[in-house]
Amino acid sequence: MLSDCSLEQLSSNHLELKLKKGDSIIKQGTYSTNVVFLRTGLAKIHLAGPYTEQIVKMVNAPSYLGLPTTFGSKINQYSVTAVSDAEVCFIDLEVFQTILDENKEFNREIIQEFCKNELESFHRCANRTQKLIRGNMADAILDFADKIFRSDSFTLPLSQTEFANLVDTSRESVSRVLAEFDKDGIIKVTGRQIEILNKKSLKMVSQNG
Amino acid sequence: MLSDCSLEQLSSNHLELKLKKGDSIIKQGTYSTNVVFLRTGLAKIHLAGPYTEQIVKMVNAPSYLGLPTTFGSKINQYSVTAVSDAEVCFIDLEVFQTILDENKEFNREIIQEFCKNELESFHRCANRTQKLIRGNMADAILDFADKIFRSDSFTLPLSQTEFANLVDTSRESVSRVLAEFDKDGIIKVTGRQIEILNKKSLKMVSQNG
DNA sequence: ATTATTTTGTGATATGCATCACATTGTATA
DNA sequence: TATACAATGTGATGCATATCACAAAATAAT
Repeated sequence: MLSDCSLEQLSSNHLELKLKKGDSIIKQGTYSTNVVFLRTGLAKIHLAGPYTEQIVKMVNAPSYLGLPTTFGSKINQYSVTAVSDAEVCFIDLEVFQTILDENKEFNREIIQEFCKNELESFHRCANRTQKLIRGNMADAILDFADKIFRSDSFTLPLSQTEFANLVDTSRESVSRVLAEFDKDGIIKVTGRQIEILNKKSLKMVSQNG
Repeated sequence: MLSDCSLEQLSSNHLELKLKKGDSIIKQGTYSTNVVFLRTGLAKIHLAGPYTEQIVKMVNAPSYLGLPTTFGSKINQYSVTAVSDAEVCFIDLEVFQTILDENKEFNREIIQEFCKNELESFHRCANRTQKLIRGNMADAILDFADKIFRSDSFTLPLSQTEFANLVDTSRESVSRVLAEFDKDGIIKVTGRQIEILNKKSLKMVSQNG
C-alpha cells in the first residue's frame, strides 16, 4: 500500500483539503509544484486532445496524482478533477523528492506504481484501438465494477458525454449501447445507476462485440 | 542521460550481446528476470491485442527496456524486438534493483523517464483516438524524423503492415496515404526510404487532416 | 536462375459509427 | 412554481476506413 500522507516527514509539510465533486485538483496548463495524495474519493485524469477533452483514466483513493506532470514537465500536461467528494493532501515537490530519496520502501512502491501504470496504458491502448464500441463500453463498466467500486452495482460518476470521452466514442453511442445492454438483460440502467445482471455476458461482449 | 551499462556496479553482473535486426529482446508470455539496456540500435515495443499485434512504441538507444514488465509482473506483458542491428546488456533484476536503491542520481533519472513515458502515452492516447489516419501517419513520420533518426531522410524500419499496427490502421491505408503524401509533394517515398520534402505541410496534416 | 513467399498497390464494396437534428426528460436557478 | 439549462433518447444520413479481392513487385529460398 502506498503510504498515507500522514507520514511523519510530511506532517508539517503538507496541506490537507476536503474537495467537492467537480473540484479541480490539477489543472492542465498551469505551473505544477505539488504532488497530490488522494486520500479518499475518486478522480478523473483528463487532457485536451486535438478536438475534444479526453479522459485518460479514472483513479480512486488511495493514490498519488500528478507525478508525471510534476516531475516530467514544468507545466501541467493534464488535468485531474474530483468526480466525487474527496480528501487530498498537496505535497511540495521538493519534499516529495526528499522522501523519495530517503525512503527506499516508498521509492520502490512508487516505481512499482509507475510500472503498473505503464503496463495498463499499453493494454488499454491496444484494446481501445482494436475493439468496437460495445467491447470498450463493456470493459469500462467491468473496470468500474471491479477496480473502482468493487461492486456490481454502482452509480456512474460521469455524464454520458464524459463516459464517451473515456471510451473514445460519441455521447449518442454511449446512450444507445447502454440501452442495448439493458435490453439484452446484461445490465440494468436506471439513470446513472448501473447494475450488472449477467457478468458472464458482459465479459463475452468485452472479448467479442 | 541514462547511465551506460558499463557502470562499475554492473561490469561483473551483466551479459552483453550483439543482436541482429528482427531478434527478440523480450518476449511476451515468458518469465522476466532481466532488465535490458539498449546500448545501440532501434527496437519496437509490441504486444498481442485482442485481434492483431499492436506496436505500442518505438525506442531508440540509449534506453532501458522492460522495466514495467519486469517490475510490474512476473510474466512479460509485452515483447520488445530489435528492428535494426543492436547491442544490448541484460541486467539481472536484483542487481538493477540494488543500483536503484543505492544510486540516487540514477534513481531520479529512471523516475524521470517513467514520468516522460506516462505523459507521452497520455498524449498519444488522445491523439491516436481523435485524429484521422492522415494525421496519425503524419505524426508517426514526424516522430521518426525528429525523435528516432534525427534526420528528415530515413529508411522506415517497419513493413507497411507493422507501420499500420503502430498507427492503428490497416496495411492498405498506409499504402494509400503514403502514396497521397508523395503525390502531394509532402514526402518522397522510394520503397521504404522516406524523405520529408515539406515539413510545414506535414505538420499541418498532423494538426488537421 | 527459378520458384516460393512476403510485401506492396489499387479498385470496389461493406460497415461501424460520428454527426446532425430534434424531442424529451431531468436538474439547477430565479 | 415557473423557467432556463444541461443531460439524455432516438431516428436519418454521411463518411472514413476496414475489408475483400486481386495484381504487381520485391525478397527470400531452393
